[in-house]
Amino acid sequence: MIKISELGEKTGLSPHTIRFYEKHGLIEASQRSEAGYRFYSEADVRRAEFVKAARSIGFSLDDIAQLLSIRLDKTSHSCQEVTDITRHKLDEVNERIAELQTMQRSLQLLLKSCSGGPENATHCSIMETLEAGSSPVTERGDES
Amino acid sequence: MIKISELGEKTGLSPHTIRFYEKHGLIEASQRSEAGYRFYSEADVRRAEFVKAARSIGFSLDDIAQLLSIRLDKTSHSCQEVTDITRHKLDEVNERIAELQTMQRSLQLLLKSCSGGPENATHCSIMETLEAGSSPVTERGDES
DNA sequence: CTTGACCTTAGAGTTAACTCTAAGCTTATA
DNA sequence: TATAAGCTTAGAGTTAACTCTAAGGTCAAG
Repeated sequence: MIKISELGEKTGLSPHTIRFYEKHGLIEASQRSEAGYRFYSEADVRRAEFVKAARSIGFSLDDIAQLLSIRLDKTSHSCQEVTDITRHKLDEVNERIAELQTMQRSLQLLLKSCSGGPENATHCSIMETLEAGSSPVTERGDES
Repeated sequence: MIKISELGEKTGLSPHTIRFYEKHGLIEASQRSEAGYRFYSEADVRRAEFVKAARSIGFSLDDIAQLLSIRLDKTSHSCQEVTDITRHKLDEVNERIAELQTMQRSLQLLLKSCSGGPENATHCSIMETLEAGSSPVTERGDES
């Protein structure tokens, strides 16, 4: 049985974060000392490591709560439930990447159009594009 | 001179958002009626459109505040200041894309490894990977 | 027995960009 | 003149995942 700071060292989570996860139902200490100190078993450590691994892949705490409930009783959950959660997360990630790539293209076009030199900004083409009220990417070309 | 809802229609911003931007110094009504109603001039509209354009490219409100102060006196700011802001934003976007692509690869690997079928999750390879406490991407291969 | 490191709790603060609410005033229309 | 639509303000709520604070209890070492 180890204390919260040791669990923190093993998992790379801070004691604060561990307590925060506990409040959200992700991690629990299987024992408490008389004084109320949390004590974690090997199984608790594995659960915490699971949470950490899922978190660092990008799953939300809600996703992880679902994965943990599957983990607790694998025989009554299907592989498909797990892939559904994973695929849903991948969809979110793909969508966000697409948004960011639109920004990326806009920003690259802005930079390409502008000298970036020390002359004053009176004729700065970035400013001009923004003044025109149009994004450099969505300006034109939305129709095939 | 137009009222806030009309400015909203012209720019695609809600009146709420326009007031919010005002509180943050981005937009101002050049006049108020006796009753305190905001009235916007053509120049105000152009400024609001500038904000909207910058926002939809992905600039933060802080970035936009900087761009607006350049816009107000272009002769005392250089092109380079504008490109610096833009490049900095592009760096952020690139960094975020890279993070998301790492998640994307992890999630794709998880999905590839798993049947996703209706059988129970006892031997689900996604669960196994997470149990192992390692991300499928950073597992190995960080050293050339 | 004191010092210092560590633990406890409840609850507040952080970040960004909105978004909404409440309570009341104004204005245009029927 | 009544009604509805729209405007005002200050301020609270939303989201996610922490992160920190305050005030105090515990424990091992010297």
